[in-house]
Amino acid sequence: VAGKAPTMRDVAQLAGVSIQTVSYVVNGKDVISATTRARVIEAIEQLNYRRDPIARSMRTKQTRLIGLLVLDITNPVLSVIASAVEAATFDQGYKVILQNVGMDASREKEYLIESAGSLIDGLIIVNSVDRQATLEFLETEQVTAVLIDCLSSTTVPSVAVDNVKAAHIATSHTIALGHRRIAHITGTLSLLMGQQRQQGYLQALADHNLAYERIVVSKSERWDYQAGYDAMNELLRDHSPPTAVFAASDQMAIGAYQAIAKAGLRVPEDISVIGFDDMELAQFAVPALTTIRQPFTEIAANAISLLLQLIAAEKPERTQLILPPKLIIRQSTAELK
Amino acid sequence: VAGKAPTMRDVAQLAGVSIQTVSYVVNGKDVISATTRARVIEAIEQLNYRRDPIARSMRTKQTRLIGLLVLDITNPVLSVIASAVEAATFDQGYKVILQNVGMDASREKEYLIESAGSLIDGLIIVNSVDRQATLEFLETEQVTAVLIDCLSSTTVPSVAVDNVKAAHIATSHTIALGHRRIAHITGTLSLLMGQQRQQGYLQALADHNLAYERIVVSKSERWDYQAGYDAMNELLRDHSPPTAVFAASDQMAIGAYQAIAKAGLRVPEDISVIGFDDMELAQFAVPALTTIRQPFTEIAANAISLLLQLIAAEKPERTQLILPPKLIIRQSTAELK
DNA sequence: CTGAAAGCGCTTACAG
DNA sequence: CTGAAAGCGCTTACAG
Repeated sequence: VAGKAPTMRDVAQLAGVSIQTVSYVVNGKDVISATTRARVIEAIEQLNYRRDPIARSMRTKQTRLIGLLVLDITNPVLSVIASAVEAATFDQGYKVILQNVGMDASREKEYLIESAGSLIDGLIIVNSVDRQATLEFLETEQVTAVLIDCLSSTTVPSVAVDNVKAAHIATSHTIALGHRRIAHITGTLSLLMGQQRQQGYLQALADHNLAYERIVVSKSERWDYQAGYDAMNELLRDHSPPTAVFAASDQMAIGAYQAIAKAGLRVPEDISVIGFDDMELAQFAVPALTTIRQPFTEIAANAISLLLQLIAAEKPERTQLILPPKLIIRQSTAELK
Repeated sequence: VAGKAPTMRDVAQLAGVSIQTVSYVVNGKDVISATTRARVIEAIEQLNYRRDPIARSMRTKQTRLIGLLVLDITNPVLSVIASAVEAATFDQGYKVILQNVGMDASREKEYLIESAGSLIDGLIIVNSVDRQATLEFLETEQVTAVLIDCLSSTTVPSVAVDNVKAAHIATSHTIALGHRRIAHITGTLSLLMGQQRQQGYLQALADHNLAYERIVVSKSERWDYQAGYDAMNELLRDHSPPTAVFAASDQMAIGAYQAIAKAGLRVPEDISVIGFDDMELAQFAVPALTTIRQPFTEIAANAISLLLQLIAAEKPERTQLILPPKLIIRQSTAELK
């Protein structure tokens, strides 16, 4: 970013050694005598020398750059994942290139194609607009990649929470509170996690022999406030609405709050609501939201660890990781009266 | 990311031309005859050739990489700015390296130092933990950088909303509704925007000759739900609490909602609340939040445009841009009864 | 423990 | 309109 920077040659000259001696010192190879090393370090400091990462990458064919292809960084859940990925990456001496899809399939495609180039060593994908196309591309182009939280595939490595189990736990929680008319609201099922959460919901109902089944699927890719608001309004128009609602995301749950309030009803007195994610807002909502917590930090750390193994051409013993969810009970669910 | 990739040499060989002919074609220099160009393009497609960006950067001394140093990507406001920056960058053929500080001054420092290296062409900074240190570093190291939204300085280029005016508008709105006891809650004043918003608040009170002044400053760098919740609780302990509250962020406003609800009071019947930012949640809160909208897309686009001019060594006519805020009236503010 | 040399894959004057 | 050559700043065998 600055002006003409000093090079290894300059350092070598000042220290009175050869260039590769400087290289060895910079790379911490202890093949250099202490006195020589000291001279080199002194020269480095005097010149304020910084190794050129581009030239280094040119030789090593590694950039230590990771692509982070994320559906929408403004989504509270995805931003938490992005933050955790960045932190894990930083700890390992890598940097992340932010590739924000913003729900735009053509941009996703463009980013994907670039990922096959030499700029990044590997790719983390958090959600995907066009799942099938993404998986195909990754396989044909042999891109080193790990999927997070939505895209499982038998061939591409992935890390995710156990969505089926989590949805089962959430639904069962409301059943345990005496509810029998439990609805599910979710965003588009084009995301695999949508299908999985729905499956967990249905399974819990089946396990308890409940006949009432009611699912409202929004077209939203974002699973956001608006989607939850709209879906809840649809439920409230039912002849006899549910007494509990399991939302596939916290954002949808909070959107549902508003629809319920506008209908003159209260959470949880009239309708219990349970979310999914445990985003920061959950505990500050009124009432505080009962939800399923995803282990985001663990997910990200595992994904990065997996990716770095793949980059190093190691064979990880397991490439499909499923992490456990956790039920967080707050004030938005109550016993059926 | 893939295996051994074809190089320009391979393309040249297949097309039966020299390497630099290929280079000219790839770079769209129209110095090449149509027939030759066609042959080259055919060879490129046949080999699935992609230019190596690292080798290119090595020669051109430009990486087309922008650093995005952001205080906390999980903050809803900062994630919106990050998203807008990424979009503007993408449109210009640049990519962004995500440098998430996560409120950690030592990481901020590390990232800053790396920014002085050759990996990025320029730096966008969104908030800063240690403002003084950041400004000093940028100046002594001559880093090409643009600040967003908090860090104005006479020497370093910056883009921000007019915080003083915005706070003045917000406060005046509650005054126009008849309120006389208007409090201000804010996060740490180490961020310049905190000082500016406070200034706008005080000025509005002075302009209307109101004697009541009440400011609660949280220690929080995050200006988040918790900070708003805590600050509001403090206000509610006052001998005679305010009838209106101007929060320096929407998150703090939503946090205040919870404190008000827990005290058995209602928004806006008992206390009017106005926020700052217009984050997505604002319109889905119950009640929907009156707030100040920041023109995030414009801010980001201007910042990138400014940065690219600086990278191109052009002299922008203005390097300190201040954009206008907009009052968004919803349901959280009401006339004093 | 240290030095001389090749080469990573491009771009860019310079000739022709 | 096209070709031959230098060089960006490193790393990495290979000698010594």
